Amino acid sequence: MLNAYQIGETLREYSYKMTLQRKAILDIILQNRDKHLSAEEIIEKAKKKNPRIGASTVYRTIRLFEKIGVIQQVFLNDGIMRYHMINPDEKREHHHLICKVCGDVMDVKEDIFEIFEDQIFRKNGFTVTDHRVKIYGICKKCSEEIEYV
Amino acid sequence: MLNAYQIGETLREYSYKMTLQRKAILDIILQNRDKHLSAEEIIEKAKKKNPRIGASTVYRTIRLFEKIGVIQQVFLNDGIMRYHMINPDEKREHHHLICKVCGDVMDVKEDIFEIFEDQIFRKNGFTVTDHRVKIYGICKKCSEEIEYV
DNA sequence: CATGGTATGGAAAACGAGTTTCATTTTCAT
DNA sequence: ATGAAAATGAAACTCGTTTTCCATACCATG
Ligand SMILES: [Mn+2]
Ligand SMILES: [Mn+2]
Ligand SMILES: [Zn+2]
Ligand SMILES: [Zn+2]
Repeated sequence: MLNAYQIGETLREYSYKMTLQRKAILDIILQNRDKHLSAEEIIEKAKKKNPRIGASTVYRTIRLFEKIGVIQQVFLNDGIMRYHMINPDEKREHHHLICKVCGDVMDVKEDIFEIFEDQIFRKNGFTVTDHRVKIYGICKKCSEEIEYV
Repeated sequence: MLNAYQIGETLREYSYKMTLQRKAILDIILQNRDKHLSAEEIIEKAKKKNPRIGASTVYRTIRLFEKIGVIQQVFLNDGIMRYHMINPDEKREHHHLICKVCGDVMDVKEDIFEIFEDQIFRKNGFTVTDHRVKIYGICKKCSEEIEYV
């Protein structure tokens, strides 16, 4: 997974400047590697670090980090675009477990669905290059709390 | 799969009226069972049948048909909400093959991913209730055309 | 140091899909 | 036919996101 230094290098390669605002947003993204933040959530956290940061700068920086491959959009179908860091080590998209109780979103690192790709090809003549899975249900924590009640 | 008569009955059950506008929109949906139309595409086709139909009526009717279980949202991650008819015979959501060349969207009727649900539970303690799969690649027709060239 | 050109950032305006409002029209049970 | 309730279309409004505009910061030169 990329660290702050490597991302700074990437910016420099593209001859973008590492401004205070970009640094603040980058820190927020790094400190929330396991989360799937929305632009609004990033703006809120950024304003805490530096109240003089503008929403447009945050949106622009999100676009910029997308372009240089630091973050990626995740569609969780709640009408809001969310983002997670890209791990250059992952060859394939990872998938998501979405808790219907607390709304928490977890990553599924192992690709347990890969073996089905040639089954899809045999049945449909469709050559699979990629797939995304969203799995809905109840997370461990929430099912323990339900048991408890 | 529901037919026009059954949907008319359902409307009556809920004491909604079958107006000319609703009939026009229903016909469009029935004539495009295998497609995944957006609101805008429905508006365009509806205006061809009756130029005096308003966009807000189409949006309202889409909401209505969702509520009475005629259609359902499909998220194809193109930022636009799309809809497909609900087949009351399917117990589970079906999945989608999305061609990266022509953009065509096909249904995968068989649920080949079901057997993985308890594997997810064992690994993550996450109780799966539902899952959606989007499979990207190249459809049969497009790969034949590519071969040909 | 100036000088000028380019990149950046913030405020505000614009955008676009979708929703709501409201005055008017249509429907349908009586 | 009548009137209450439901439905309609145009326009206004949301709300997340993008673009525009302009002042300021940065940076390589003379
Ligand atoms: Mn993720
Ligand atoms: Mn479908
Ligand atoms: Zn939970
Ligand atoms: Zn194709």
